[in-house]
Amino acid sequence: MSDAPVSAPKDFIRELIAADVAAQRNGGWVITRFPPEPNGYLHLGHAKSICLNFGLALENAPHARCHLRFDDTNPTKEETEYVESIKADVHWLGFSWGNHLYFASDYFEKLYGFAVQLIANGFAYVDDQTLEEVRANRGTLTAPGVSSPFRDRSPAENLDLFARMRAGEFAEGAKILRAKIDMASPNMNLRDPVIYRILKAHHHRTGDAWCIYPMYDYAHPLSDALEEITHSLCTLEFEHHRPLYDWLIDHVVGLPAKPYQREFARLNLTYTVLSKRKLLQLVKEGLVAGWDDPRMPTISGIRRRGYTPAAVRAFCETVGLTKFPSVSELALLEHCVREDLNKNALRVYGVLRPLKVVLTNYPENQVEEVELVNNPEDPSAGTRKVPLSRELYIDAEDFMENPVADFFRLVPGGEVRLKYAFCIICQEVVRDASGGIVELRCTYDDATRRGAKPVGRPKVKGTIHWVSAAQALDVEVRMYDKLFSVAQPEEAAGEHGNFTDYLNPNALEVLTAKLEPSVATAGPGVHYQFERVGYFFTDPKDSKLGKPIFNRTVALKDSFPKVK
RNA sequence: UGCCUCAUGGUGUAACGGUAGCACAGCAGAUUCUGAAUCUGCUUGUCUAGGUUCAAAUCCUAGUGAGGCAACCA
Repeated sequence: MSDAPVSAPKDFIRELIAADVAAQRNGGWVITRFPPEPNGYLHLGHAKSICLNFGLALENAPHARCHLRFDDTNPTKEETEYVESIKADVHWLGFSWGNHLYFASDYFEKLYGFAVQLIANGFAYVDDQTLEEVRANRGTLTAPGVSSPFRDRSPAENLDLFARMRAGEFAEGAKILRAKIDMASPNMNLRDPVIYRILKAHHHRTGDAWCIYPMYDYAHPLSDALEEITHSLCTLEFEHHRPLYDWLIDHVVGLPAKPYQREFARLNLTYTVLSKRKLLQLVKEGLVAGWDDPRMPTISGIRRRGYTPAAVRAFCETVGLTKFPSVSELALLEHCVREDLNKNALRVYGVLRPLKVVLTNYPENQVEEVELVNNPEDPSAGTRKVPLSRELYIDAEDFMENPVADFFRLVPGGEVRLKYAFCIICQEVVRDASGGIVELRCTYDDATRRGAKPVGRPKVKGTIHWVSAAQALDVEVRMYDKLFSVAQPEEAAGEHGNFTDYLNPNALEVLTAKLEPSVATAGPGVHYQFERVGYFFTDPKDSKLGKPIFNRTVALKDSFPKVK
């Protein structure tokens, strides 16, 4: 009996697991697995599964662990390159599989043995029907299937045929091994599912050792059992595979464990797509710059954009886990990113669209140093010195010649504060021949330093950032925005349309910004907040030492309604 | 015209027969040397119809809607 407060499980799966632990099922152990097929890059949808499976292991320590298992049963699609990227992505998210790294291909021999056992016990048979015949005889959603003429072959004949399949005597497609279950089942997965097929393909790990390969439905439950997985968690589309999962666990003799499968809804996110096929299409058609394009919802993409592992984990936790196919808002993810970065990112001044300001009453050749706070959320981050002189840049957005209502930045004749410097008053707007504004001539008030309020003039409502012109760095800034311009591109496209029609043409804008000189030494992969603008990340791939390139991770929230 | 699963504010979730709560978004206000952050307040919800019960988001029945299922993919 414990008087410790009972922390309520957060979702139906954790509830189930807590009950299993309480009942000492599996000796109170919780062993989960994350089982990607190494045929592509991981995305945010996978992150949800990773956070669940590895999170469960952490929550139930010390009697818990999570395996990383590559489900590499289809050699025609899998590559070592993907194995490496998947490992890197899981690590980046902050999880570790310890020494529990597995490959389904490591079990090929055992899996073959189990198949022999099933055949010997009359639970599987070799079928000579063609692919088309198998398909036709499976029946439809409303009509039962028709038994194969080869369904009643003797175990002895099946054993011989299966051995010869392995030996490579038959051509691809000539024969398959099927589980003998129920051709009339309302569940199509139980109509004698194929469990082995002939594939004369080179496997990324087993090479040419095999020419028959197990199907997912067969390999998965048995791999789970071999690893003594207790809870096999997957997405909803595998719900109908559960009876087959259970059938195999029940019919194969000698398994070291009896795992069970539960299903949860996959992640959907607004303004993006989360399907390997569609992401692949974007890459192949050159609509993005690659799998790690910062616009992509891939783990490698968001990492490069500057999203943080902590933010992704927090997001996965708040979306929760249910069986309802919900669509989460990008805004929630962005909130999680800002929340993390606000606490940790160093502040820096950056002017995206420079507008020159000349302080007419500031000494011609003087350069002073102003002390700026590195992170108001974290005093230990200290301060830095930034130069200030007669010629400055401010953001063009911070000046309006004909201001809209409630605009409280710089206007002709108006006054704003240059943050941590002093207040300036706009005296004159200088134009070029075509009427474009090229420069603002302003005066500054020395008495307004250190936050002192102007005397004898109205209260200054605006505070803006700035950089000293002579010392400013010209830096490439990649302004990333949402990938699609509609919340649900797949739905917008409907059955016949093309989701790529809804790509956001403004998802990337490249600018040359003026940044304070302190960022000259910024290495690749560092987070910053450009004050009043947004969070930025030095591109880990294209940044050179001394020549950083910044990716906009996410803009700051902006409650000023912009008129564009 | 089959089977399986699901249905709580705009969005995501909690409530396990007994006060519909939280977060995001939105809207106000306070505060602010970031129109950020922070703080306060507000708006908005149990798919429908029956039933069981003193009492239903919760249990039952039917309907409606959504997702999934007919690869030798995973």
